[in-house]
Amino acid sequence: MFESIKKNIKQALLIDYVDLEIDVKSIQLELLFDEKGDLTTNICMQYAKLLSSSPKKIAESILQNFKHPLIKEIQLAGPGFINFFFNDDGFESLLKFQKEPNSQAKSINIEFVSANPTGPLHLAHGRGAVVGDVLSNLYEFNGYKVDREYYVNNTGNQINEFLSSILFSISETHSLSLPYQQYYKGDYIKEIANSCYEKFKESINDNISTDQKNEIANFAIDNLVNKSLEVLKSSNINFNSVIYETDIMKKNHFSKALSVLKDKKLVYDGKLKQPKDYKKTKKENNISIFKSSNFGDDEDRALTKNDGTPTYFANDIAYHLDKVDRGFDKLINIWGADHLGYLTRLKSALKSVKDDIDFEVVFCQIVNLKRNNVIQKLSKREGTILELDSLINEIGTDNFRYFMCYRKNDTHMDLDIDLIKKENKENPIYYIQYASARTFSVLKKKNDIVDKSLIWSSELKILYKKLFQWHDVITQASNRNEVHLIAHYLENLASCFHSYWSASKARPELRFLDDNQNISSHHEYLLTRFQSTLNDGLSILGIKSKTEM
RNA sequence: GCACUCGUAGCUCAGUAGGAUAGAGCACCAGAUUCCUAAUCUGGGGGUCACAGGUUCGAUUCCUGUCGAGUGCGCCA
Repeated sequence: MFESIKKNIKQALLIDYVDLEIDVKSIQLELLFDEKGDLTTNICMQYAKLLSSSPKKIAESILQNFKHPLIKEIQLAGPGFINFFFNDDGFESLLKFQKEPNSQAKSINIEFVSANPTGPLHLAHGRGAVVGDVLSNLYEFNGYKVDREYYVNNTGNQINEFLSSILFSISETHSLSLPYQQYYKGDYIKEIANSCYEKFKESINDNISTDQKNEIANFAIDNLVNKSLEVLKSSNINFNSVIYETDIMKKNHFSKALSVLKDKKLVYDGKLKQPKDYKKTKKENNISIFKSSNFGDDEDRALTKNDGTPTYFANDIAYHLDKVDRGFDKLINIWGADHLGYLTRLKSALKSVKDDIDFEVVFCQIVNLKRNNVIQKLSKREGTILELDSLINEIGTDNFRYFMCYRKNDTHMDLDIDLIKKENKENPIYYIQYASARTFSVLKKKNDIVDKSLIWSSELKILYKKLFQWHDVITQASNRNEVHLIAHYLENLASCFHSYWSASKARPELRFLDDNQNISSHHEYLLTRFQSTLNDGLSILGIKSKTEM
C-alpha cells in the first residue's frame, strides 16, 4: 500500500520534472499520529537541491498531479512536508495488510547468560537473560530458526580457586585441616561443599588425586549450572544447548585458527609487557600474540600463556568457530558491560579467520537496584549481592521479564523494586493487560454480528494506524536488536485502545456493542486483530496476556 | 591516563539513518463516568535536549572541544 503511494508520488514528480531519476525506495513515507495528517513525506526538501528549486515549488507540483484511490486530501505543510489524509478505504486497508511469511528461514545462534560456574546468578545476569530470551523470541517470530545457547567456562584458575574454596569449607566443617585456601565465600559454597562431602567423603583426605579433584570440581560445577538453569527456567528462559569449554577444547579449532592467523601475519611470537600482579611462573618463554592493535584495539593480545596453554581469548575464538562449524547463518552474543573492551579483539580475530562471519554482540548495561528511593550499590565485598532467584521471587516472573527489557539494553537502568511491587496503575503490564481484558469482555458479551459501517473518529483512526505499525516495530527491533521497542509499542497500543474506549463514554455511537449487545463485523475484526497483536507482542516478551483481570 | 557507553521535564525514561510546536509514565493542578470493568479517559503547568563551537535550507540527532556520570583497561575468565 505504501509502495503504490510512493509510486504515485514519483509519477506526480515526473510530470513537471521529466528528467528526474528517482528510486521509489528512496522516498520516505511515514505515518503521522496527530491532526497534521495520516502520512507524510519530506521528498520535496530532499530533492530541492538536486532540482535547484524550492521545496514548496516542488510540493505544488506534486499537489497538483498526485492522485491515489486511498488518499482523499494532500496538503503542503511546514517547511515543505507533504501530508496525506486517508479516505475510509485507506484506513480499512491498513488492517488488510498481512505479514508475508519469511521464505528463507535462516538459522541463528543466540548465546546469553553464560555465567561463570563459580557462583549463583545475580541481578546483572537477569538483564542479559531476559534480553537474550526476548530477542530469541523475536527472531523466531520473524521466522528464524533460533538456537539458545548457554556456555560454561569450566577451565582456568577460577575453577581451581572454586574447588579450593569447596575443599576449604569441607575441611573447616569437618575439622580436617586440609591445605586449601578460601577464595569464594558465601552460603552457596557451604551447600555445595556439603553435597560434595556426601558424595566424595571416602576420597577426601590429605592426598586427593588429580582425577578425584576433577571429579569433585565437575560435580560442583554441574550442581551450580543446573541450579542456574533451574532459576532461569522458572522464568520461562530455556536453552537448546549448554556447551562446556572443555568439550570445545577437544575439537582443536584453535590450532586451525592459529595457522590461518599466522598465514595472514596477524600472529607473532614474542613478549608482552608484564601484567600487574604477575606472581606466577616467571619463565621468559615467548607467547603467541594476536595483532589486535591492527584493528583498533589498545594493544596486542596474548593467545597463549607462558606455560603454552591457550588463554581465555584463544578458547573463545575456538568456541565461536565451533558455532560457525555447526552451520549457523548468524551469531549473536549477549554480553554485560564489563566485556565492552573485549569486543574489538574477538570480532577482529573471528573476521580474520572467517571474513563472512555474521557476528553481533548486544551489550546490556549495569542494573542498579533501587529500594526506598535509594540506589543500592551491589557488591560482593559489601555482602549486598542479590541473587537472581530471590529477586524473581520478590517481584514475580512477569515483572521481572517486563522491567528487564523495557529500557534500551545499552543504557544504565535503575530497577525500582518498590514501584514494581505496587502492582497498580503505575505498572505498565497491568495497563496493557487491562486493555486485553476489555476486548475479551466485549466479545464475550456480544450477541449477534451485524453489518454496520464504522464511524471514523480520530481515536479510531489512530488505533488503526498504530496496529498497522506493528510490523515496522518488529522489523526495526530485530534489525537493531532492541527489544525495548516492543515493550514501548505495546504500552502505546494499549493507550490508543483505552482512548478509543473512553471516547465512547461521550459518544455512545462509537461503542463496540449497541443497545442489543450486537457488534458490527468491522468492530469484531478490529478487536480480534488488536488481541492478536497484543498477544504476539506479549508472547515475544514472554508474558501471558489476560482474558480477564 | 586511554577506550567504550551515556548526559533529554521535579523523578524514571522514550525519541533522533538531520525535519514541523521535543514525547510518555509517575508526581502536581483541573475535569469526565446511569454505560462494554475507574487497574480508564480528557485538559493544564513544567524543557537552554549538559556547555561551547563547526557542518547546512534546517542540529536534541552528525563532527570537534569542555564539563559531568558509569564501565573496562591481565600471559583472569
